[in-house]
Amino acid sequence: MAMRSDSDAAVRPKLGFRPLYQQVRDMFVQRMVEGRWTPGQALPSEIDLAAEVGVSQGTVRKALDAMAAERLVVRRQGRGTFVAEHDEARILFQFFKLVPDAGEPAFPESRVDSATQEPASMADAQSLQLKAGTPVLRIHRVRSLGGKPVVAETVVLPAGLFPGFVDGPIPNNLYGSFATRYGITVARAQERLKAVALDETDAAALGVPAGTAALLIDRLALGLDGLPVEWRLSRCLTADFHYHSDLT
Amino acid sequence: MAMRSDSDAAVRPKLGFRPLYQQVRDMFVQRMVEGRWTPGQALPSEIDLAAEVGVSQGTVRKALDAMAAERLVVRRQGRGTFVAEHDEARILFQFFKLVPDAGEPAFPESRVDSATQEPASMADAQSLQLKAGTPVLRIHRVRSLGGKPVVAETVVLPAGLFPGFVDGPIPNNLYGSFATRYGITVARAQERLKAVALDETDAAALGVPAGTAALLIDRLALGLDGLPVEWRLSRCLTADFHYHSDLT
DNA sequence: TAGTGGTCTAGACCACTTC
DNA sequence: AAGTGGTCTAGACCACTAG
Repeated sequence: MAMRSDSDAAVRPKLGFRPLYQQVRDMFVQRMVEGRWTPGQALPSEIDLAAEVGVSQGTVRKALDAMAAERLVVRRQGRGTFVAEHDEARILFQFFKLVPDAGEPAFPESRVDSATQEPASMADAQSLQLKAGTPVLRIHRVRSLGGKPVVAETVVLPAGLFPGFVDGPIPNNLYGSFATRYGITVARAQERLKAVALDETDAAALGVPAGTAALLIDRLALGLDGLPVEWRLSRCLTADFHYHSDLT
Repeated sequence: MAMRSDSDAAVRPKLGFRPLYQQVRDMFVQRMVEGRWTPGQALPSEIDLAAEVGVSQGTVRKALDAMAAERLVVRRQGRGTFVAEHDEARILFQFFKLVPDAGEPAFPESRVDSATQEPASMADAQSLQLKAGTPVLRIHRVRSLGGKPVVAETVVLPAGLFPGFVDGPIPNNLYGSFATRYGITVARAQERLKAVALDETDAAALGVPAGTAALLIDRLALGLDGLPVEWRLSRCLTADFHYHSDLT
């Protein structure tokens, strides 16, 4: 593959220098984007990958370590390296920060109230980086923990990415479904939190008086390519739960 | 130092195996705890450290990289490795997650309303892992951004760690003061967020009606040794600000 | 026992900063 | 030009998993 050739200026240009191991990382991510490597799959061994790419094992190792830090792959000593899956355990750990004040975190159940396709509002378009009017899917649901309704949630998706998603039953684990049905991986997300007073609709859905203080979570989920995949507004009751954040 | 000697079972025991580079990391952290390495100070070069510890440069590199990931040191190519400081820029980035909806993050001003020493309440003791009745310092202050009061804050400190702290003027940058005056480094923190309705006291301090929804941030700050250093309750108005969280 | 990732070493060279 | 951290390589050995 000649990636090691120092005379090949296109591969290792002196200006805009990009380390080899990052180029290798990008190549591997691209394989995931294209679906050549799919969630759960075991990657070839470091030695095999190194030989294939034309790079030392140490460089492949740095690339895979970087991907492990991004949670794109999981490395298990003695077993191999695997493309990360969006199973409930991972989502609970990485994406679901609302945990009980006492007791173990748990994956919430969902009751879908509506799931429709409509033109993107201005807010939809701005969040998802679409043009206003582009079709989006809008899902309203109430999520419960321990049998009690805790979260009133609005999910907005670019319809073009998820054809037919709204026609059948809506699964509880959305990100897992995105991956298995559409090959779209949610790689990371940004959340913006505010405290708000619940309006009558949300309060009724959660079974509390209107005006109750709730935690509003505004989440934008991004794919492997860094583009928006989902916009989500969650209004959470925090009497018995809290949002957990580690500052490290 | 003979750390490389494979025959020295005390250094590299087979059961409870701990990698060399982590042992080196622990040794370096210990130097920071003891004040031999202080914030802002330049560390010896990797080669010098490797020679001193009796380990390869690559192992020292892994130890320092791990410490850089923990934000305990800052590495600058061509210049050296430095013990991290608690300057406002770092605090803004690592510990202050409340940012304006529009515009740049800024370091808040503070007005201290009271600063006293008293016996730890049950809640104090539980949070800070003290015995009830142990003396603690309690600081009430209001923090403002852009001239507007936004946060009503209660800070609780173990009095034993910070003798005399409450006698003079209370600085705005607490963590910087902890480091320079007492050699105590806040290494990381855990935050628990809830939405609450403001009581009359906090509402008055922030100039809003009682019952206004506010974001309650319950922070426990930990030192280099992992022990609690500070407990802080912040009630934040989120009309023009939000709490930012990256899920990666 | 074979194969995987994890650690450790040694050495060469590169990019960046400072003098 | 000298010194620092950053990259890349090559090879040895260790810890863990599975057949």
